[in-house]
Amino acid sequence: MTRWLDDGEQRTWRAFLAASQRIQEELDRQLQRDSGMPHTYYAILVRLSEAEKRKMRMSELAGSVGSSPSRLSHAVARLEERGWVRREPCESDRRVSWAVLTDEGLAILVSAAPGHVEAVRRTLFDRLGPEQVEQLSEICMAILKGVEVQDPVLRDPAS
Amino acid sequence: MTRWLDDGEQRTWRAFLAASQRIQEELDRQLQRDSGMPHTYYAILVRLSEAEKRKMRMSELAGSVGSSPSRLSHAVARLEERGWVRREPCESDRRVSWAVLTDEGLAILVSAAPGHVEAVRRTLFDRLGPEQVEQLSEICMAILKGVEVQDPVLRDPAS
DNA sequence: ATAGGAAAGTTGAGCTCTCAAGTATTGTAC
DNA sequence: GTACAATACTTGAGAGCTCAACTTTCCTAT
Repeated sequence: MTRWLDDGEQRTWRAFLAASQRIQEELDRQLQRDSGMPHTYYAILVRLSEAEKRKMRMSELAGSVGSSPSRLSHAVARLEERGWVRREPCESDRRVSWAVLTDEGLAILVSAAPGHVEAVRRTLFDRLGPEQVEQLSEICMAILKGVEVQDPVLRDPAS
Repeated sequence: MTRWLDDGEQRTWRAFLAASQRIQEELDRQLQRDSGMPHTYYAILVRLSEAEKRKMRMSELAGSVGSSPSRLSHAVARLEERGWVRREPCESDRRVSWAVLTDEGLAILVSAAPGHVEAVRRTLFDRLGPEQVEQLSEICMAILKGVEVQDPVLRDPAS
């Protein structure tokens, strides 16, 4: 027998959908308008910029941004066309390829970041109190528990 | 000067992104696999099923599911092809068209709902305590404050 | 009455995402 | 050492989404 959602759960669920949808769209729109890229591309550039020597294996990178191998491959192909990322073969294992953030890619990221952070503050943090931020963090970590998330920022001790 | 995110905010932000992304994808995959439709189509069918006489104006429906007019128009065109929704002209205002949920559409919705609710429980509610559900609700309402949300479920008094 | 603008929808092109299938390389078992 | 499977990644087709442009109908001000 299906355990349907009660009224409170229904409200919470729809509020969650609407809120996350709104934030996604707002960020996508802002980045597309101001920097000409979707949020997923921005995330790729960010991860690369944080990596050792600004390079990561495709599979690593995919895990880190939570993308399928296919999606990442397509995305990196586009980023490569723009000259923001470059692919390099791996010597030790010829199956893997490195994605390397170029100087141009880094420059774009640097120019895009302030507006993006501003949008994140405006749509999320400015609307919440400190205790709500803490609660949201724990809620999201609970949602992610047991799911393999490769983002190093989410994997360290200090819960 | 840009106010960058501190470590805690950074963690919260990435956790939020990963969590909402995971839930979106899980639901989309489940619905696509089990019922052959994306989550956005499901949401449309739900709103129509709740409406008076199972019909809504396109603009109403768009506001209710948080979609652009364009997206909704495309989506309803696909739903019409499948016979799940039908368009009817409006007598009193010939600019508007009604989207009407057909019997077939309702049947599909009824068959899809249990699996969908199950997925919602599995990915969200089963992972949170009751107080976290309450917190999440308030957080999402705060994020949505000042944003025009047309979902009637989110617009009644009991905050 | 009528012109100008607003509102409701639609359409098409370009882009991203998904899914399934495919290639190439590496690891493993006998 | 040679099949067989697993891994890493790519590719192509189909589908949905976005954005800008467009049509039609209604409203409003003069």
